[in-house]
Amino acid sequence: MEKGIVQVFGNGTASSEQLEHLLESEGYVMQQAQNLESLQEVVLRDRPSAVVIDLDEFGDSTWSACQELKDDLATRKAALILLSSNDDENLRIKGLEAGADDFVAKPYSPRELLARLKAIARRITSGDAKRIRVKDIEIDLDEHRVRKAGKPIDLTYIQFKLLYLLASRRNNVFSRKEILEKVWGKKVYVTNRTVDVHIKRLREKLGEYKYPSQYIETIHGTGYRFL
Amino acid sequence: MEKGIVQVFGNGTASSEQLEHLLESEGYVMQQAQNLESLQEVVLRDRPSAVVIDLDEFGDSTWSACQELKDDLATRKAALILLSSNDDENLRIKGLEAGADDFVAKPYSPRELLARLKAIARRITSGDAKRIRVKDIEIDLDEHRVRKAGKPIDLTYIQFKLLYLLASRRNNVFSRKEILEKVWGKKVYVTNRTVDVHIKRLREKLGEYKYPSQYIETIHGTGYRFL
DNA sequence: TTTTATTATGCAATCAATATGCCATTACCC
DNA sequence: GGGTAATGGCATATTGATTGCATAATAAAA
Repeated sequence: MEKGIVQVFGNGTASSEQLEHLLESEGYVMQQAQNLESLQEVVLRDRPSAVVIDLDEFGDSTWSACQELKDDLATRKAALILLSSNDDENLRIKGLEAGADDFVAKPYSPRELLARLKAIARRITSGDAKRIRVKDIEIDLDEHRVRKAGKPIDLTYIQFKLLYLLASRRNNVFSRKEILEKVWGKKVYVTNRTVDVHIKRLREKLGEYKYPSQYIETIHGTGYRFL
Repeated sequence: MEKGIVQVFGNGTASSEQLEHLLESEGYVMQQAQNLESLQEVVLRDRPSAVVIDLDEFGDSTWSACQELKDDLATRKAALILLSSNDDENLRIKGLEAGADDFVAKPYSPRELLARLKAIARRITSGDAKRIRVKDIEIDLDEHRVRKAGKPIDLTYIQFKLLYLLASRRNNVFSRKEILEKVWGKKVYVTNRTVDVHIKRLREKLGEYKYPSQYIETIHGTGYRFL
């Protein structure tokens, strides 16, 4: 998660409005939802990078919701934060053990919640090497340079970020949404098609011509992966 | 971090003794340290998987310590938790922004601290791929890839979700209705027959040919189950 | 055994996702 | 400001996946 959608399950309050403003100023988009029943549906559609659930409102059904979030391929990586005005230790532990990344007591400070969200995000995205070598491709983050078989390849800014992202986790499949968030960041104003276009250009520069792809593989219905 | 050393910077208290016992019962080893000055040294030697720093004792020198921890390759992945009896919002935010993964108020519950430690650990370790393994089938969620006896099997999006669902709860019988809900989402209108078709193709790709099924069993009148 | 219900499967139509040429727009650099 | 490179994304072609009918096979019930 870099930037993205934050899905909040709970009613609007003064705090949540403040939170929304804060999130927006940081490039997130916040959405509210009134019931957990539609969780699967909403979450499947929007693929939020973080989900906040208010235990006060949803009570025990929250637990099964946590389970669903963790089980679903689309959301298993989303940051999950629980809110509750019940400050009971056992409840907090239960929440954390149910898979939540954090548990915040109400009334909460929107600024703190945001800070916690970012702390989780740091962890999710951590792991960045300065230099990556894959097959005959060499990527140097500091020099901002890419070589293929020793010969420099001229990549544009976006192409470089894209390649670096894909190559940083070889074999990992990145959805277009993930790519958009990590390469473009912030509120994304560009469409999925744009990702395709940049992949195409990147492939060209890497010298892809034959099928199957030597470097960047398309996973139909899912995304791309660097081989 | 799976299990490992937890380095605690702060004095022994009743809580910290309890914490030590808890950690030990979970397979961690706890070490206490009295001063931050030797932090780098201590931490370089022991490579703890988690570091807990008590702000009450170390005050402002904590910030530079956080920085050091984050800068050092050996420790930048360690979970970092700050403790403080000062429950000020700004302090908490400062801590989180300084790179801490969590901020816990004193007096703290050792059990909760452990739960928080584990929650962070989940995020850190989720770097190495999540896998389900059943018989000679291996499902890798991040790579979105399935292997049978080590050899990759190409599954389409739906096939992958279907397999993941069935395999995630082995021996559980899934009705077609359940399958439709989990794979297609709650309000998609495809028929039961469609499920059959996808099961068929999945079986093909898994190399099912003989009877009885080796992987996916049909429960007549009920649904399917992964053996 | 016969009947009925359920499941398996080949196949064609439909639908969806991706690749790519092309051009408008924007950013960058002398 | 003019020229050049980079970006965004539409439109279209292409490729790939999904759906469900029709029919066969199988299991359960009578």
